[in-house]
Amino acid sequence: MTLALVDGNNFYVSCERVFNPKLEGKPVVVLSNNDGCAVARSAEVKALGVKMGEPWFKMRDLAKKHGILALSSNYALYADMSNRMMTVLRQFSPDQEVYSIDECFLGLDGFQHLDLIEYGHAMRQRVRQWVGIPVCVGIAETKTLAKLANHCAKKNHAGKEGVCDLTRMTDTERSALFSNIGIREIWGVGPRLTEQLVGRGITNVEALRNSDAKTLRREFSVVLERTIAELNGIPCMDLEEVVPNKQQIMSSRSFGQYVYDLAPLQEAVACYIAIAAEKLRSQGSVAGMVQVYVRTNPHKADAPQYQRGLTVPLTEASDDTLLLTRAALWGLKKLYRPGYAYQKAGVALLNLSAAGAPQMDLFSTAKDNSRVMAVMDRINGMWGRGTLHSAAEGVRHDWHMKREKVSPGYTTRWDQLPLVT
DNA sequence: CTATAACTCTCAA
DNA sequence: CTAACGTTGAGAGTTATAG
Repeated sequence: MTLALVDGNNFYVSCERVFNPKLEGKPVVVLSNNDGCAVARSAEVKALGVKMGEPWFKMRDLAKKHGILALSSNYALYADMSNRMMTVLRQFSPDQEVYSIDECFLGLDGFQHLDLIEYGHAMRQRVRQWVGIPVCVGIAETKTLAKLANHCAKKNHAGKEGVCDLTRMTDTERSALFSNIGIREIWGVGPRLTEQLVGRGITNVEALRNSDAKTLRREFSVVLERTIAELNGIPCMDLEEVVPNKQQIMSSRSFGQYVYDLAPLQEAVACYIAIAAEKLRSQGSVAGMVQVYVRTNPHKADAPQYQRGLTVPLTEASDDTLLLTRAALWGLKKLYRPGYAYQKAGVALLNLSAAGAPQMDLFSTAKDNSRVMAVMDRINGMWGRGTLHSAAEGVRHDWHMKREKVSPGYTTRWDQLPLVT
């Protein structure tokens, strides 16, 4: 197997730069929902030592000193740019797995007659020119190695300029390269595993590649065994071109300010259900259980803490927003305790199955709202989500997340298109 | 006791 | 002046529970 992993460089920042060239060459961060933490950092910001996931308030001083520009995340924009990027990349191979918003695997079996390094450069060049996004390309025999190759391409290891093809290296060259890469860079090795492996003296990729997979499987897990195999060029993961339906659908959000009363919590939960149920219907599923949870701010150690979730089983699986909302609100009422500063609420739709199967409950009293839902989805699809909503969702939404530095919907909203005058 | 369900932990982007 | 810290999803492994 030969495959490429193509990954956008600090993707969200790059998307913003396409439409606002003034951001070019400047330190830029894109913040998570609620303007909380850094989720994308330009090279200039990384150079200043800002870590991934660092809270914005903690870097305020640094930001002021170095003129760091912060933007709220604009997912509508990033999703649209992602689609364009994926479309261009699909021209380079019919076998594409869209792995996340900013990266995809491309199957390259049957392309080996080409100079794959040149091919990788062609990908970079075309995505840059047609979409405006800079990407790096890693090429290797397994997904894990392709990820690693991509890392090398990004870091400019061994003089790579945005493209790294491990298949063209001798084993000696690989060993030298891998000896200089920490295990934390390996796909599937997170902070916990890193700590434990380092404790055993396994610190770099070369060391892990040469360690005994069977022993480590016994001590850790089958996941690590597979990772080791993949590092040695033995594929354990296939290219997955068809995206399977979700097994669970979640929707949760932190509030822009603390919430104390039941009423606003109910509104928020109703909104989250509406979002989740819309996704549920779009993949043609029904949910058998609804989970709802609330929590206070765990970072605020001196405040009274409360965190609880409840799973509400439905007598009959459903995709009806109104029914799912009732179930969630029933659960919320059970959970709610007055006297706490709630920071976040969320819902999950669980036990998903395919819709359209005949309803088996003879004694069902549930009203069939499927046509109402279809109309709602059509209207909201045309005019934007939230155009038509249930009364339970409310209208004021004082609790709504902060999004103070958001850029215009350049590619998705006519009314936000900046006009050249 | 076994088979499942439910829950916890880890990882990823 | 203070307080201000994401979201969504999967899979493996473990524990609780039902029969």
